[in-house]
Amino acid sequence: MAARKQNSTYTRNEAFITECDLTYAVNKIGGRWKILILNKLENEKQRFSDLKKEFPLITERMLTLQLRALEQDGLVKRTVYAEVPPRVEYELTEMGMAFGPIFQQLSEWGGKHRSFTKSVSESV
Amino acid sequence: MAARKQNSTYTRNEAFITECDLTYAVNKIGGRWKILILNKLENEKQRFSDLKKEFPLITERMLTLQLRALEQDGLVKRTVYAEVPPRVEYELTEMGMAFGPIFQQLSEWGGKHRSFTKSVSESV
DNA sequence: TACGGTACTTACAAATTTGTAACTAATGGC
DNA sequence: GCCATTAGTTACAAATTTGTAAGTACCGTA
Repeated sequence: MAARKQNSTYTRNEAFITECDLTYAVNKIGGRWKILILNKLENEKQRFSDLKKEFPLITERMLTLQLRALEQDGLVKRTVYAEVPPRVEYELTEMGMAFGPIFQQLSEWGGKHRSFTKSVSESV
Repeated sequence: MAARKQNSTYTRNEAFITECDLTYAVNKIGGRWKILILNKLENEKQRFSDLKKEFPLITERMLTLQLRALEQDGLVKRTVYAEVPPRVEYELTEMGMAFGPIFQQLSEWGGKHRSFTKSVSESV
């Protein structure tokens, strides 16, 4: 998001890497807080302030950045209500919701890996 | 991998974020070239030089870093043969193989998202 | 004895991502 | 007019990740 140097090896490599659908997909959810946000939105739509409360460690700046990126990529829909003070709601799009079952499996993998790692380190 | 400042907000936030199994899992495959490597290893084990050939843009340094991280996390098994010149083979562990079906679905998501995005931009 | 081939290391620089802190806009209610 | 509230924005600094370039070790062969 934050203005890329179009001709760095870094950026060119990313372009190459995301030619693969798999890497492309993972890239879309690769921001630090994106998955937590998507995961939270899976249950129900949330206001900006709701998300802030849910993740006390995220700064407003980061929350905005991540939400904007998710919106840009069509994973999240942003609705602004013409009220004062402002009210803005975020909810998943269809593409965003499509991550549901995948997240479920990733979560299971994570749990398994965690307990596996723990049992290995204990047996030392 | 590259020596973390234990008390930065950055690192503390990561610790917080990866308390969630889902984020934890995605973090394990989050390095730039990790997914491509895992994906390649899914078919069969590969030598260091095979991977280098497969991904011409990766540098030896990066390839080593990513493989070491994957090994550390128990997703990849490294076997060194006592030969000269050296021969080192990399293959998936069980935890590494467990990503198979997940990668399949992510890849499908990526393809869908790509064609969806294209059709939207065309209709403008 | 110099050379080639494989699998690395190392010191350093560039690029990007994330965090900090302070500031903005709009308006209904006091 | 002034304040509180929500949802931001902005300039800047810190941290981390990635890339560059050059060097290491091993030993069989020429």
